[in-house]
Amino acid sequence: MTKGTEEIPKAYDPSKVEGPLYQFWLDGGYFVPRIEPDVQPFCIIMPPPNVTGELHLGHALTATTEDCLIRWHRMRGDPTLWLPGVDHAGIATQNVVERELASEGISRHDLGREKFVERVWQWVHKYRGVISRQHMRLGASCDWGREVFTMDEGPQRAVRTTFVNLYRDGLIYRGERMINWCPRCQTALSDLEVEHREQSAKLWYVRYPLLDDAGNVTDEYIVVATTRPETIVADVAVAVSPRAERWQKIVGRKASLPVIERPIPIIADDAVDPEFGTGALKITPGHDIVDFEIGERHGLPAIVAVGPDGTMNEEAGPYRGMDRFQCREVIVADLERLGLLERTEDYHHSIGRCDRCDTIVEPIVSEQWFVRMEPLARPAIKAVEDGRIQIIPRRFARVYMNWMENIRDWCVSRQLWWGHRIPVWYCGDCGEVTVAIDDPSACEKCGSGKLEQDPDVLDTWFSSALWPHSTLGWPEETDDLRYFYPTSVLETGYDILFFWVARMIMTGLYNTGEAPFRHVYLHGLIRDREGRKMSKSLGNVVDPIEAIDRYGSDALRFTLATGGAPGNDFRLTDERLEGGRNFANKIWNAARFVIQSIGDQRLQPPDPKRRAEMPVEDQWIMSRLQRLVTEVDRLLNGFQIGEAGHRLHEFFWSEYADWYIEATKGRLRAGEQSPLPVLATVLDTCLRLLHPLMPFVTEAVWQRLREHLAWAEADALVVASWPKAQRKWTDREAEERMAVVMDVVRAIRNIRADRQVDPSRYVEAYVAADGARPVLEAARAILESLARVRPLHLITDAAEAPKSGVASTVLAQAQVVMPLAGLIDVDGERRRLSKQLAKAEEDAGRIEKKLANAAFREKAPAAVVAKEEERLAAARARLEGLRQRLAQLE
RNA sequence: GGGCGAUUAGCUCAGUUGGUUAGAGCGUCUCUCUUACACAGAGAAGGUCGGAGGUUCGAGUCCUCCAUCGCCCA
Repeated sequence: MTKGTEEIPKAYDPSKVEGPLYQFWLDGGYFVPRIEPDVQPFCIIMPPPNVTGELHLGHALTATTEDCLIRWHRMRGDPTLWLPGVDHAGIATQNVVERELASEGISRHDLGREKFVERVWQWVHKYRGVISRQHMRLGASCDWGREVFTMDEGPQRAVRTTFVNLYRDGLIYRGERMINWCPRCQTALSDLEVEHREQSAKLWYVRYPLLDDAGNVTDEYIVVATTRPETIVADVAVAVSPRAERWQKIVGRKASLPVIERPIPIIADDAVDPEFGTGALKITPGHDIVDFEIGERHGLPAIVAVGPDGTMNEEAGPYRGMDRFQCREVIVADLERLGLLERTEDYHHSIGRCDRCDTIVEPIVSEQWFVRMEPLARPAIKAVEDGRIQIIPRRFARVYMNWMENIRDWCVSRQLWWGHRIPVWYCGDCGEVTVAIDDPSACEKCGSGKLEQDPDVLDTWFSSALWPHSTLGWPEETDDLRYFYPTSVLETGYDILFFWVARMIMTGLYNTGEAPFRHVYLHGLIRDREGRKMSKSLGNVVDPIEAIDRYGSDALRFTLATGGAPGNDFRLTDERLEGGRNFANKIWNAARFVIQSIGDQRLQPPDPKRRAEMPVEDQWIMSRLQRLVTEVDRLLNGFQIGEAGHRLHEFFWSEYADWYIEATKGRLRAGEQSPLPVLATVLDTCLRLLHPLMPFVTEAVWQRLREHLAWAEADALVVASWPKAQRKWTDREAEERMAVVMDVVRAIRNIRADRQVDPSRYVEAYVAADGARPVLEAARAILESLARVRPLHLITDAAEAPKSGVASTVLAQAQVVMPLAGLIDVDGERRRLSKQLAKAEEDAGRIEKKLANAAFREKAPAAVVAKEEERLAAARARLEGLRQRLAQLE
């Protein structure tokens, strides 16, 4: 054993390799792009994870996919920038810090706004590095020097600039609208932040007594069905469908609001579904979007009876101060006591909950800031329609269009303290509203200094929407912005297509006039073994860092990248991670063998001009390698990263390791040096191709390999050049010849296993072939070593082989006959040959039928027909041989 | 209510312009510690591609309908 081998451990240990290698890359400055004005750069802006969070598997998939694209382009020689970032995550971060305060027994109100925000900043500084460190464990090759936080000065300015521009263009307005209110977070939410869930509930049928002309209660009543009796206190009317005959005569009269005893009108409106409940609807414009619209049509007031914390306010009269759900129970009891509850039904309906804290959202009318979306959506639709932006997988383009075409105004104000403060000031003297990028010192109109800034902050996604250009310096005309914008690819999970991707396209176009990226690549969600979404409450979350500790970063990356198809969800299990780890170990060990075999030589690449002199296995693997390079390129160009990974796995393991390396062992043992350039070239090329997916193990191995390669052009694999397919090595005939050799080896191995021949024992074999005989003759050495046969008799006619006490297999191009002394088993032999015969007959029959079809010959492409004819010939040759053998057995 | 996806080997999933005998990983069975690797090697078993029609010389792949499950939007 050479000295070299002793230095290479027998098993790949990622924990020893990954940390130092990442530092090596950082020290080399390999992740920092050089700006070459005449060269088209490749750029990805990373989706910014939440500053107080930890990386989950979704982030790990994002990082893996993006790093793969980034490393690939870097190796191709493109100026490549992967820009990392962190999000301030308004509600989530505020919640975390408030929870910490609560454990100290104080609330944010005890601290006051300024002190509280300071406290959040402390928290941010403490945890901001966690995410970056975790990304480094994943091998993420981003340019850390350009990292941006959404609350940095640059993005702050971008947010204000955008707000002011939108305001001046009339695309941002303040108004009283129906919004979603979370009583726990005590802020308004956008429609997207509300999660609707089916839930079983009750439908209460309540009698509203009718009043006579003098305003006195009569015996008559109208019955209204409601799921929310607590909102009765805020009712302003009863509406019936104009199509419901039975109610027409009471339209225009008044009813007495139960419990509250306020007179309310009975109106007719088309929005009322005559089929629902009794066909009559209580109208509560303050707490229901449909009712709000009906109320507007009829000039009715909107009463809000639920306060910001979910308790009933003074509008609720006797119920004031009660929690909204407690109020529901009490009011139902009261209605029952008053004889106004007609009946109760079980009912299923969908209820909105805050996607941050799961609290049931209260729809209330409130004054908030809104972005007018329709004018922004139009160019965004066009950008996808005309292909300036391509969404992958394509089906999501329709989802995008559907949402864009039915877009609604975006409520952007949040009643939080942590976030981008709305750049609007109100004058204490004249009431003028000043909207400005820089803090104003005096009122624009009256010059008063009594200015009060709007207390609200913006939705976190408002700053995220500017991310591709704000991170590059916008609104400043920076070098980065000029060079890297528009970016190349935006990669993220399909679950934030509307939240983030769609809005980035809209604001990108609005602010810069250009679509922010050319491709949108959406990946699926990672689920647990049972297919459930991973969540903290289920306790089924796999921590990527823990997975790296157990299996290695490359194992996790390979598993994530090859686990499923683009845009599809997939299930992660330990078994799959083991598969990734095993592959890394396979690469390590194959390399270990090659490096050991090279010794201290420095190799020149194999010369394609001397291809004809090379053994068939060398020609074969070099040809297969070119095919692999072409395929991987094609797949990566089509964002088929997982499929590229599968091909690489398949080639490396099943062709290079299982066949080629095994085939070279005989020559190497005999002291021949000729396989070394090929072994090294294939290994080198595979390491390059695999590097984007598995950066650590490939770099670790390459660092040991490069000193032996005369052609190694770089200090590190991370910046080594991406392989190009070399046509000169493509050799279809060599591939076919090797296929025959492999078939013969498999046939012999099959017989050996079938007859339980000791695997280490050499046995005698006859291989009869006519046309393929020279091929087999040339491959005699590898036939002997791979199949463990000796002596090997290569003959032309199977009749020359022994006839009794043999086991045999008939291939299209060769027959294998093995004398197995002491293992005579005529019945067994008849069985195996009959089985082969049945199969060959089936094959031949099917192809004959196909070729007998005139329509097939006429309409199928000539190449397809020729191929079928070839196959038929092969099947017939096999049939012929099998019949002869069977006849001899009789 | 509208839209999308899934349904392929025991399990998890690939299968992108329709064209060999439908593949992989894991698992199962048999054998082997043969000096790169037992995180391995060799061999084997295992599928009427959810169902029914249709288009086509040819369908896992395209069209229609149906079933089951899941997701998104309203």
